[in-house]
Amino acid sequence: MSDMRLGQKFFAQEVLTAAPAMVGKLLCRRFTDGTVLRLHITETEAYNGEADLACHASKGRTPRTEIMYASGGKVYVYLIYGLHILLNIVTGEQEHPQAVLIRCCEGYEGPAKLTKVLRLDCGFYGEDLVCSDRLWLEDDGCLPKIKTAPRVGIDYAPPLWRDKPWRYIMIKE
DNA sequence: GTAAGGATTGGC
DNA sequence: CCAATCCTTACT
Repeated sequence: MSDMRLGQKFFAQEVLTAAPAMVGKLLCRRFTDGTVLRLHITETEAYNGEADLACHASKGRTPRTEIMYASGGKVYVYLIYGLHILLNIVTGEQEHPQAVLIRCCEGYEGPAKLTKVLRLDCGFYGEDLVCSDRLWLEDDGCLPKIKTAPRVGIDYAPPLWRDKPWRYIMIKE
């Protein structure tokens, strides 16, 4: 059913709405051999604009953060610690830099483990989830209970931003 | 040009 | 606890 696929309207939501809404959705990846992997997203984090000092966009518009200024639905991937690729999904309207970090999926705890399994690399920077044939989101009707927590790995940010409850975790039943 | 540091992970 | 490993950003 193609109408399970999430479209522009979903990604155009503000990040504080989109990040919890992505928990429970299916992250879908079609590999070059044609096989498709579908994983329920179990944990996300919101990075919210230039004012958010934990968000990469707080450094302003740079070659790396440029994609966050695009309209929602684009992929923001980057190399961290020279070792790991992390997957983010841009949300909101154009010129409103924000993104959702996909931290965990069912069976894959950890943002770098996830991108390894999905075989995502820097070539996915800017990928459009609305029309891509190798990466997209689907809604299978799953409506999980969610709890919030502070974001991980941002000790460099001042408390005002470090302590924001912008991490969204699926509650296991 | 140079330097510092990171939205992590796995091993000791 | 700490190393791995390299790109991005800031500053000279």
